[in-house]
Amino acid sequence: MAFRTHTCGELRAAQIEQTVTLSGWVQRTRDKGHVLWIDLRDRYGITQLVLEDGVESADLIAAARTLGREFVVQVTGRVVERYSKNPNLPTGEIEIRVQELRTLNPAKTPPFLIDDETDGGDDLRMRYRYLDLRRAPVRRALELRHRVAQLTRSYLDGQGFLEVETPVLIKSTPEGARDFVVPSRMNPGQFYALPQSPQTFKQLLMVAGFDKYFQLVKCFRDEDLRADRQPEFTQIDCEMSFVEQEDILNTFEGLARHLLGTIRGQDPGPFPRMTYDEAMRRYGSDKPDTRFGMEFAELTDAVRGHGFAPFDGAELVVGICAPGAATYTRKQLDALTDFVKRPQIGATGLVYARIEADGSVKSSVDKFFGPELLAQWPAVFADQTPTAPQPGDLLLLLAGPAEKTRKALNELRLLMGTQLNLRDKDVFRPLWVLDFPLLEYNEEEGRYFAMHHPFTSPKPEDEGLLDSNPGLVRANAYDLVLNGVEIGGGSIRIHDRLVQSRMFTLLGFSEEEAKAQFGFLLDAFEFGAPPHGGIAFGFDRLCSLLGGADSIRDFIAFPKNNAGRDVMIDSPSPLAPAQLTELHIGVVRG
RNA sequence: GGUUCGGUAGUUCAGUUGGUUAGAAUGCCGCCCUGUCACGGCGGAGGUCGCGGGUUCGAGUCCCGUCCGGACCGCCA
Repeated sequence: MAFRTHTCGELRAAQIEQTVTLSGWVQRTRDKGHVLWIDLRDRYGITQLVLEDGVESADLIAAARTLGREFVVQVTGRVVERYSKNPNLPTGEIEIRVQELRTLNPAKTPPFLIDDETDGGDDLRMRYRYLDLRRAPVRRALELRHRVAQLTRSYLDGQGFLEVETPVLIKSTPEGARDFVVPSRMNPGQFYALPQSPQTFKQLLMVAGFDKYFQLVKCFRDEDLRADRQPEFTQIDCEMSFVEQEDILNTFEGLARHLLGTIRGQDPGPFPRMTYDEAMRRYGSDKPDTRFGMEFAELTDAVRGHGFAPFDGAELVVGICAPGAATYTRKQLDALTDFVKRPQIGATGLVYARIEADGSVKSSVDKFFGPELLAQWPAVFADQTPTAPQPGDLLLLLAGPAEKTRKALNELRLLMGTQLNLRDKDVFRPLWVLDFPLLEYNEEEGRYFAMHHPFTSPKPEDEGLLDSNPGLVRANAYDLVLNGVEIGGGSIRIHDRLVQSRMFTLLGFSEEEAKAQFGFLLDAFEFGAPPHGGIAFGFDRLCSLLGGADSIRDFIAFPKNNAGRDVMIDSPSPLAPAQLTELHIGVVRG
């Protein structure tokens, strides 16, 4: 006899009087004395079983009373209409009058509540992840992930893309994130590395003529974790040949709109675009959250020369206008000041000014700025930002070195956005950020690093600056930002051997080093490499955004914790000496 | 590498200025309950206060170290 004829989520009034068999887990039992109910759960839903004195046999009822939470049971019975229906449950019109009950496997009492609202902490949930995954919110997160993956594949397939798998055991390179490495038993003293991205392979696929490639691919970075960062993560990795930046943006804007439309039923319309410089100036961030305004206004000239030392000595005085926040109490304002003075933020102080009901301005520094001077401040905002300050608004000003102060104000802006509930998880505001700098200078190492990666092409009009002022060279590089989260990034690549060699030289590679590490790519560029470019999306992050979550962990079936550990299987773990010897690795003693 | 918060019953947490027998909720066990669905009522069991050291007449509480976990900075081409 089959384990089940139906799932626990599908029976409705239409099946009344049918005899059915269900299998699943005991969610809970409710024993009312004369009548006993059991909620039977599988991944499709919950169906109520009922056993009643004088209807079902005493033996059957006694057996049902022994069932504990999470027992796996098989039940056969008749579908009946409920006396009292439950409108909150899709199966709430019916219940099953039990005729046969079979325990397939008993269960220990689980260490935490297996319910939508669990009492389990993160560590416990991860230790018993297979129990956590029985909970509907986590299951729905993985169902969403599956759906996004299927939609991505079918959309890109429809656009003529080919999914090609690239190797996982590759070669370590010094640029970028730290590599996870794998010792080679057959090649003593030598190591594979796990890919941070399939970058060079997808470029080689372009050389091979696969002009539209994508892959849902695991990537690995041996860096510290965050709530939205795992050491192994999945990318939607894409590359196209014979394209310009505009082609890539259009193609993948299409994908993003398709996903937003299908999953969330929203079409944000054509995505706005902004250059990197503009994003930094208007938001102090290369991934601005454009769900709310509060754009930066620069007041450096307007506030200088009135005897307030922090302003007079500052390279930049920049502020935001927080709508309706004039009601903030002294305590709340002090908390904001403490926030910006935290070492991670690094501001030295915060100046605030309220716009009063009569339009006058009251500031924390009105000793230095009289009413007439203060009255000019809102005008500066009105001049520089789309929305003019209104009575009831609060101006928040930071002063200091330009770059650092913009970054600090970005943090403050995001905090205010959160506090004023302007970051609605159901609103999706995408933004293309364009024209990233090609290089950034690293003071410690005294050399330039590629901001995106060493294969990114400079903008043709900036190529002349490569020798004279490399820091000013802009790249054909772009990020897709959604609600302040970078969900994708890419570039038009270099496909000319000479340009690529020059790039390696700029990055401090000797000719020998470049050849040793990327000789295969340089060689390939000499055999007819087409112009090409691409993009990669952080798949886990994209899923968590579409699912309205802050953490990506619930969108990964078996994630790692803050320290990069899998607490369920207890990994990483030491190897036996014999295994180390076989791998030609000396035993390290603690 | 750094900052910060936390670790007390199976679980989530409270625990006052250092002071008698460490509490609540939930879960678990037992009894009761004529329609529950977070059922309800009554009762019960359940603790190496992460670990080690120190201060003290006395430490869950204070100090030092250590381990574990969360968030963040650095890092993440």
